[in-house]
Amino acid sequence: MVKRLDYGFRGFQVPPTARRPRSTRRRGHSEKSSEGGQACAFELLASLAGKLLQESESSASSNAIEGNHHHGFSHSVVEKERQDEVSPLIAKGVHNGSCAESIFTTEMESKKSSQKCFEHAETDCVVECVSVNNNCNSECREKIEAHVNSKNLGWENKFVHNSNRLVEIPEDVRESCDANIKNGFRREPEASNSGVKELTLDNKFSLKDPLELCINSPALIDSNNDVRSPFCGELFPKASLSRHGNNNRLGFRDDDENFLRRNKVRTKSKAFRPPQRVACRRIRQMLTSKHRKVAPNLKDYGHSRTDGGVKPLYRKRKTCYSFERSRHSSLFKRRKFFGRSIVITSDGGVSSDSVSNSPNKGMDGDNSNSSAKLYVSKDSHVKFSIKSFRIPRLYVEVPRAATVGSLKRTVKEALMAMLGGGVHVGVLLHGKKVRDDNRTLRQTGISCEQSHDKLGFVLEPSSSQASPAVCVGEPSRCKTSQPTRSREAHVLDSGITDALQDSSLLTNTGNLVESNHDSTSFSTDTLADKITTDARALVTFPTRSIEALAVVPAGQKTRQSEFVQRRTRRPFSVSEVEALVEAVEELGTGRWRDVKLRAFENADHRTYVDLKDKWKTLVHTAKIGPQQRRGEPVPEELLDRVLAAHAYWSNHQAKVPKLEP
DNA sequence: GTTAGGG
DNA sequence: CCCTAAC
Repeated sequence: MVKRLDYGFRGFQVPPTARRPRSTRRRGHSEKSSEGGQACAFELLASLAGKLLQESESSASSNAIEGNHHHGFSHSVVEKERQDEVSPLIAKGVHNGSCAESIFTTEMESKKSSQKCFEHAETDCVVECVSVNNNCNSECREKIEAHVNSKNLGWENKFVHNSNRLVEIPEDVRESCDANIKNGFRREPEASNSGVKELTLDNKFSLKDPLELCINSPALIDSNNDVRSPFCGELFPKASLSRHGNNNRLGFRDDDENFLRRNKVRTKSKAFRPPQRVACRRIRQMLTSKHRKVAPNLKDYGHSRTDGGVKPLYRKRKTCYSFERSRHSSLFKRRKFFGRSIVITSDGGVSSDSVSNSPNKGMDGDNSNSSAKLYVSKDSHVKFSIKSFRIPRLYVEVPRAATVGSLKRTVKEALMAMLGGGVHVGVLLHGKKVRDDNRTLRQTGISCEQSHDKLGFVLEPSSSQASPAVCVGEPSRCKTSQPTRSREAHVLDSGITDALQDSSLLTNTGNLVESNHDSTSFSTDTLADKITTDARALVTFPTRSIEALAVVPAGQKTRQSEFVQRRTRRPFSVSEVEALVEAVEELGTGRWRDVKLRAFENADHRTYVDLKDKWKTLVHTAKIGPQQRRGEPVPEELLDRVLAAHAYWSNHQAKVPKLEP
C-alpha cells in the first residue's frame, strides 16, 4: 500500500484525454443479415419429425419382439468402492457418461410395447440387481456388463424399453451415493462415468406400496452446494494484497469454468465454446422469456436490469438450438401397480401445476390413493420409483435444405451439449434444493409422508454453476426467484433420432414429439397413446443463426458447429475489485493482459477484457453518486483509488511500460 | 493475440 | 458481457 504513494497522484485529478479517442476509429457496423425464410423451417421440421416418428415406431415394433431383456429404469448409483472395477463399462459404449445414459434410457419407452414390457416388469424384467448393502461382488459386475450389453443391443435396435422400476435406496447406501455424486459426477465426470452402477430392484420387492416419482422437466439448478468459490471467504489476505512481489493475484478456483476449460483442453480459442453453454444460454433466454411472459409487469421495473441479462433475448445470436423446460408429459403408459403415484416435477422455474395436482387420475384409473405418500418400509427404507426422467424440450433449427441426417445430427449435438458434460442429480424438497448431501433422508424430511408432493429431482449438467431456477410443487415461488441467475433447465423431449446410435447414448423412441400447446398445462393424460408431431415443438430461430447451425447437410462441407453462449454474469466481488485496482495502479490501464496475468491469472473466468470492462465500469461507478450505484457496494476507498489511478494513467500514458520487474 | 471503445 | 475495429 505504500508503493501507491510513489505515483504521486493521490487525489482526484481531472483525467485528461491522453489517448486518441477510439471513437475516431472507423467502426463500420456490419449489417445485420436480413431474416427470412425461417418460417419454412417449421414445416420442414414438422415433416421430418413425422418421418422420424414413423421410423422409430416401426423399429420399436420390431424390437419389441426381441426385447425380452429390456431394462427398467435404473437408478444410477455410484459406489465409490467399485469405481475402478466398473470402469470397463465405459469401453462398452456408454458414451459420455452413464449418468446421461440412465437418464435417457428412462425415456426410452414405446407405447407399442409398454404393455408387453409391463409384463416383464412384473416378472423377469430385472436384469441386474446391485446389492444395496455395498456387497457388490464380481457377480454384480457381470450383471452390470450384461446390462450394458443388453442396452447396447437395444440401442442398435433403436429401441429400449424401460419399464418403471422401483428403486430402493436404503439409507446405508445413501452416503455412498452422495459421496460419489459429489466427487464423481461433479468433479470428475469421467470417473463418475466409470463409477456409475445401476441399482435396481425387482419390482416384486417394491410393489407393495410403490411410490412413484415421476420426474418431469428436469431443471437445472444450482449445483454448487459444495462447489463454492473461495471468493466467498477471505480471498485476499493482507499478505497477498501486498505489493511486494507479484503474488497479489486471485488464487481462487473457479470450479465450474475451470471444469469446463479443463475439459476442453484449455484452448483459448474463441471459436469454440462448449456446447453445454449454448444450451444453457439458450435455455436461459427461454426462461427469461418465460419470465417476461409470466410476469409482464416486470417491465415496469426495467431499470432493475441493465446488465444485459435480459437483453440477450433480443441480441443477435448464433445459437442453433435450445432447450426449454418441458411441461409435464406422459410419454409412458401408466402402470397399474402404481396405485399411488407421486408426480414430481420441476419445470425450470417457469411454471407448472403444483405437484399436488397428482396426475393419478390420468395415470391410474383405480386410483384409490389420490394422496400419494411415501412408503416407508419397516426396514427403514424409503422406496422411490422414478418413473422417468423427463428430457426437456429440444429446439433445433436447420436450414430448409438441410437433410434428415443433418437434422439428426443437430438433435444429437443438442443432446450432447446438454449431457456431454455429465449430469448431476439434484434433490428438491419444497422447491428448494437439498444441498447437504450428508443429511439423511430422515433428517431432510424426504422420508416423511408429507414430503411426497414436495419432493423433486432435477437433472443438471455438470457444468452448471448458477443458482437454481427450479420449481417443484411451488412454482409460484420460483417464478420470481432470481431470474437473472436462473440456471437453465435441461429439457429435451422432442425427437430423439437414431442418429444417436453412434453415440450409444440414445435409441430411437416412439416418443418423439409430444403435443405441446400449453406450456403450463399439466396434462394428466398420457400422451403415449397419442403421440403427435407438433410443429411447434420444433421452434425455429431467426434465419441468421443458420450460419451457426450445428447441422451440416450431408455432402456439404462440414461446417464446424459454432456454439455461442453468453457467459453467465459474474459480478465482481470487492476482493476482485481490490485486486484489479491494485494491478491497475501498478500497471496502468493499457496493459490488461498484464493485469490479468498479475492479479487474475488463476481466475479463468476473468479475461483481460473483463478486467478492462470492469475497470471501465469502476471508473464510471466512481464518478457517479453513491446513490446511483447498484450491486454490491464497492468501498469508497477503492473507488477513490480507481479515480486516482485512472487520472494518473490518463496522464502517464504508459510512459513507463515496465514498472514491474 | 491485445487493446480500446461502443453496444 | 459481447462485439468489433484496429493494432
